[in-house]
Amino acid sequence: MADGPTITTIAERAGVSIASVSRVLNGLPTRQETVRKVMAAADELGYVRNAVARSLKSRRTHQVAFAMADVGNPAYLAMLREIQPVLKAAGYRLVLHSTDAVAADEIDVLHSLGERYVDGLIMSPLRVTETHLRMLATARAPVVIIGSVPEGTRVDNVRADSRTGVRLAIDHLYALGRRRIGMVNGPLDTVPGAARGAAYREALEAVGLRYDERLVEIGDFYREEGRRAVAALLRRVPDIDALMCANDLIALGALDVLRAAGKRVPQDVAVVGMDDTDLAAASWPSLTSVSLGSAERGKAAAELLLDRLRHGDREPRLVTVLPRLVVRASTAGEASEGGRSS
Amino acid sequence: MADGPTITTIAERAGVSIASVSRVLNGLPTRQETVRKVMAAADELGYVRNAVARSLKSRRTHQVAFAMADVGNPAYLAMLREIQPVLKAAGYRLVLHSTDAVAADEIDVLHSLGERYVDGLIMSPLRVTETHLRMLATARAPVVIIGSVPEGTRVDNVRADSRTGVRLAIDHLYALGRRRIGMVNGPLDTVPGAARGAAYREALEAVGLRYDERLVEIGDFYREEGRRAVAALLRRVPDIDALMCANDLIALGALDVLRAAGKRVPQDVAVVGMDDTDLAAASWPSLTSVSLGSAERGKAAAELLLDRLRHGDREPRLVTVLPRLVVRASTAGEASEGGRSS
DNA sequence: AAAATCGCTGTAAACGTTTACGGCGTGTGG
DNA sequence: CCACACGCCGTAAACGTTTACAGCGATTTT
Repeated sequence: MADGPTITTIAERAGVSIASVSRVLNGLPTRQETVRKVMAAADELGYVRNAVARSLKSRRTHQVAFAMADVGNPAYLAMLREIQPVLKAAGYRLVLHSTDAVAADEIDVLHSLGERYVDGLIMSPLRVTETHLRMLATARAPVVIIGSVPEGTRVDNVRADSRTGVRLAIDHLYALGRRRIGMVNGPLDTVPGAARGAAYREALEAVGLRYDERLVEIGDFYREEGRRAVAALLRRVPDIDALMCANDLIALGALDVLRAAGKRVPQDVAVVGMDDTDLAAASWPSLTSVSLGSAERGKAAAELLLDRLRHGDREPRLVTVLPRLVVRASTAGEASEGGRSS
Repeated sequence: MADGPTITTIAERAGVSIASVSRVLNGLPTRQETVRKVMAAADELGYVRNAVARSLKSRRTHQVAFAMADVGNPAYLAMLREIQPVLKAAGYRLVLHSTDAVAADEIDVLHSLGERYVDGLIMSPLRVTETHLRMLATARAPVVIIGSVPEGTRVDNVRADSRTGVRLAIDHLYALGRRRIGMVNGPLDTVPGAARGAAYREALEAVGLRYDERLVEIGDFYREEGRRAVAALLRRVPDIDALMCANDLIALGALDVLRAAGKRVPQDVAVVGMDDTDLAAASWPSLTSVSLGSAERGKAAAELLLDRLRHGDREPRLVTVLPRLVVRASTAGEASEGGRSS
């Protein structure tokens, strides 16, 4: 862990100036003989460029940050999985932030862009406040937002279309003959919560069902909260016949509670999740889920950011990813007894 | 995105020297009046410290890297989930590398430590080659290895005890009356592959079963490979009655194939996975799995590294995390018909 | 043969901090 | 009234690079 060699060390050993060393290391035109001497010295010394000094001078860190709302949420992990290789291929390192869905942490991350430890940021905020927008406008590095921002915000933006997604799910449930379709949502003051709630109401009306607030329960985007919410819903409306869950974790919680209550899925209650995470394919019964294209959104965001890093001045772009309904056993499956899983 | 203010800008505006600005910003003893002026100027200008320049001078980046073998593998994600908050709490940023399980990439990461863009590294290598060990010995920053390294390697090390883990699983299967217990393993030249393979053989002998190589199939640690391997195994030994899978993804693949082949789980074939990922609890049927304590290992590794960053010179430490068998439906569950999941 | 061109190299400044050192003004003790 | 200590502050060097610029010898042009 001793101090490593610097270009000065190399310069001395090779008997040239540090400028020549730098030129050789950067492949700038240099006499063969000099190249040889420098390379030899660098090899012998096991030289490695100091990234910090380099960044200071070049004003580029070759690092990009990804601020995810929750390291535990598979939807964000799906984004991460796509973002990582795209950045790696372009020679960027990935700095990972978890904001734990608290707005103050998101603001912190935006603020810290001023420290210039990254060249850009991909952020997926749960809420977009006034402060977010103000900081975005003055951010010291390019930002790509995954999620919806107000019309006219000058920022690269990747969106899911959860309205259409919910619509697909409700149409599907309606087509299966379900008429008492409940919704288990996350907090309404989050971007996805608000969007999915409104879309649910719209979609019901589109198929001619009345919106009934007794069929709606608000919790949070976690399995445990899903359990709580569904239990409450079941107490209130025992003959509910379908559940639209605002994400897969909530849906897994729903499956737990339904199973415990002796309800068969999908015969008694059909369940639809959202995000189509790995869990959906693996669950018991496997979960019909609305894919909002997490992977595609991650990839698109990474590509938008890279493009912006190359051509700094183009107009902000909006990419919208289309949803897809992935039908599995929890709505269209065959017999599955209610039972215990563990 | 204009150029931000520097301490020079502040110094001019406050009418003091850059040294005073620096002192104020670092909370070193300074006259009240000066503090006031500097703070005021900094506020008005919206000054944020430049992390790169700071790092260059202080030789600390406040960044730590985590090199995971595979961003898609839930076992590593579980580590990530624990590592992230520990580092964040200590004021470190997390740089994430995915080495995609290729040794050359792991070496690259170790090499890049010389660039000094991080203060330390947590790495979970699949294979530990001679080159790994050589680079570890001369690494320019502290490294914590998650996984086994040869006796005597001078490095902080966190291990799972997969031998005992496999032993727990085999004992469980034996106690359930299974006698033709197969194993689906990953590549034998990986650390976990080798360890689990050897442990399987040992555990069989410990309960008095003969080791039969026809019951062993080597694939890779992915679901698709698990399918392939189990299909092969089933062709070779149609009356196999239990499967020890080297990780949960392989086990999920096993469930797919068994279901398609009309075998009931666990009545005809009991299945045990390894790593106890989220998928195990969600799968259909839910999966008995050996927890190797991914979360605990991640946490321990992060703490070891932080400790090493504070007291650079202590002896290398070894932390071993104990395995736990989590019994679920795939070995001890009730009736579940073979069926389709998608 | 002098001037202009060219290829290569070294000197030095710059990136934005932190920090050792010395200087200056004030107050205290002799 | 001088010596000294002390609290603050400014100057300058340093961290390890990149790069503008000028210098120099060799070659080409006039």
